[in-house]
Amino acid sequence: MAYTVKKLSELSRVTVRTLHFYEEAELLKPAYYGSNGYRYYEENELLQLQQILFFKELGFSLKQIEKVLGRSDFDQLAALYSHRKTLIREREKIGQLIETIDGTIKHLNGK
Amino acid sequence: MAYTVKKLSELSRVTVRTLHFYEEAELLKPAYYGSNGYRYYEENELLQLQQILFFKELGFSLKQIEKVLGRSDFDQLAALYSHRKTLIREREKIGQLIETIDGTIKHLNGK
DNA sequence: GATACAATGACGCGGCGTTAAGGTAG
DNA sequence: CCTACCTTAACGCCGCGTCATTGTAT
Repeated sequence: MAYTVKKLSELSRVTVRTLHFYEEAELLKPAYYGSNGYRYYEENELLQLQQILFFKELGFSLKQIEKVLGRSDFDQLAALYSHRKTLIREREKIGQLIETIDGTIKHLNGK
Repeated sequence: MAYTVKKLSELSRVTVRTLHFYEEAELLKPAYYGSNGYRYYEENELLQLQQILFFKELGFSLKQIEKVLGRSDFDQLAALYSHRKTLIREREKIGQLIETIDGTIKHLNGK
């Protein structure tokens, strides 16, 4: 069962444009092309797309995703650990920003 | 005492390109232009630039900064409160991502 | 023939970095 | 004359959204 772009976009809740873009970014290519030039995707591609979207939701860049796709569980684990560290740092930074804001608010209120 | 772009960029630790860009973005214009076309900034502009950089560090977009610049303390306070909320939400979201990652890590390790 | 779908192409956003090509200051 | 500075112009990055134009399926 082959999916057209529209079908796949509905199944995965991304836009057709995104599928085009992922193809051009070498992230996800159709299973084959029809004689009319139409893209057709199959089960494999759907699964791969879901992996892509999973990593994307975690905040991985498309370039990073390209690197981990199809890698071993071990490699993916390493990437997840590394990304976890990044997220922790981001969270800490946001915390500091909030503190700075709180300080500024106090300051402005004191005037 | 007028500052050239280079001088101002050194004082404020931004690049010359950034100053050009801020001018074109209507965020910070030179005090005046020399007959040679050179930009010259004065104390006022340095202060304004520092305000810009302060808000930028907090994560405000340039568009938002444009809106709050030169506003009353009251308006700036409101913007700060609002931005604080945004940051809190971002921090919470990152927390969730970390939890998702932890779950995935456990899952992969269980295999 | 209408309608929904397909394709490619290209500009736009944010916030600049990074050449490039040329004028000016000292 | 050298060097460090100045200018404007324009493309590049990221992840698509958003037309626009044209072809195909039913």
